[in-house]
Amino acid sequence: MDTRQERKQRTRQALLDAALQLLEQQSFSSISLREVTRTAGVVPTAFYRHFPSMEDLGLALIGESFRTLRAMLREARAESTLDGHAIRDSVEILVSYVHEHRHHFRFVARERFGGVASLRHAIGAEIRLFSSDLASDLARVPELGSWRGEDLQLLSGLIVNLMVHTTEAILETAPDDRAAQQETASTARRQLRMITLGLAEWRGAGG
Amino acid sequence: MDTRQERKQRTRQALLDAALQLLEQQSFSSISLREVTRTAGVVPTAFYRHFPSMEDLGLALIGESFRTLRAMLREARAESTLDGHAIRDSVEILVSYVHEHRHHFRFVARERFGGVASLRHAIGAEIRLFSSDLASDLARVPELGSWRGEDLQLLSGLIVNLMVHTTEAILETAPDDRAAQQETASTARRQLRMITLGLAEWRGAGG
DNA sequence: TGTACATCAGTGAACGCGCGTTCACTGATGTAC
DNA sequence: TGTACATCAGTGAACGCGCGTTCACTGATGTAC
Repeated sequence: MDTRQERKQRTRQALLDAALQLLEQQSFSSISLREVTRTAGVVPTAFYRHFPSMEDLGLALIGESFRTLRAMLREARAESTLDGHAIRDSVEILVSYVHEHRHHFRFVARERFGGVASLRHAIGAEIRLFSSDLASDLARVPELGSWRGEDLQLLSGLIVNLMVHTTEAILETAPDDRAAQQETASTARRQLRMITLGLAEWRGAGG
Repeated sequence: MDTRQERKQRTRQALLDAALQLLEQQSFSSISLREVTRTAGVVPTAFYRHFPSMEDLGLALIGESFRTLRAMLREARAESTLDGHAIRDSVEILVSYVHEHRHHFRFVARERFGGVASLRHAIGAEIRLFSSDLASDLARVPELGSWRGEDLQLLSGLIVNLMVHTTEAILETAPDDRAAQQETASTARRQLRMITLGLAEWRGAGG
């Protein structure tokens, strides 16, 4: 037995999923409302029972995507030291999340600097939050205990930056090309190590 | 006195400039051939005298944009040591190029992971070339003289990555907000310093 | 220099198509008694 | 449990619009003699 509400929720989700599927190949600004409803299996006008416009659907997708990203950060948090193992584990968690939630990651990567201002700004705000969350996690790493908040922000910015770049590299690589995927992960690990190597030398801001 | 060829060249450039102007607000896949010709001040069908399709115009824009980027690298090459001054100078060159060639930089940033596969791939190839060029420049820095090519590639990857991110940050900031622009440049300098601090410790690949 | 012809950048009308949005509707689900 | 009415998710026809592309054209520039 389905309530009316449950059915409605299911159609709403079908619209979101249809859009994510279409976004695999195109950017948000070039998919049409009609394409989305066609893919979801409803008539175009049904769209308006769920979202006032495509832009609102896009914002809902951003919400969904960052729920995925926060789940990833929560999982990574379990390993919060910056020794060699934590690097290996963190990169592994990133790689597995990108593979399992390919659509969400691709959408965010593509629209982060894409053609729709409201999505760009919403994603920028979420990434800043994400980076701040990471900075507070870093504050709990013994080696970084004495760092100023400002410097932790710089470091988490670098790490998020590398994370985004690695995500994009994973998405550009054919999913069945195991060797290339390994290579991407290995590059990410070594670059992360390059960044963390100098941290002991860091003595604050400068100019 | 204009030759026919010169006039044609000027119309072609008007089409490229019109597209770049429209790309300030939208992504490539959502601007139309008719918008471009309207902005350039010619009739839609005139487009085909210059490009077989919008996609070809896009590829021409990538060529134009990377000519700008290579000019920037050439200018930065004059200062090729990794001491504090080189960092300050390099960031300054980047900032001034992004301001002077805002349209080119925005186009590349937006389409790097945008919705048009051929543009994405062309930009990816150009960025890899760019990164390799930077790696050979780095090889001439005394402190890095003994590094393996592979490691130089990792480092130049990190630097290009930071450069791209900084470019995007500059473009997201209102051009007349001097304080915010300074802040962006300062963040870039400090992050670059963070990366370069550990280099003396680096002892090759690992996993 | 003058003439006759070729080239070709840009024009303007026309086409069929997919789009977003409106509107009145249908019929299953939910609610009040 | 049964009946009468309200709600509302999804339907289907219709609209005006901008799109990419075709085609035959115009008239200025270029070339051959």
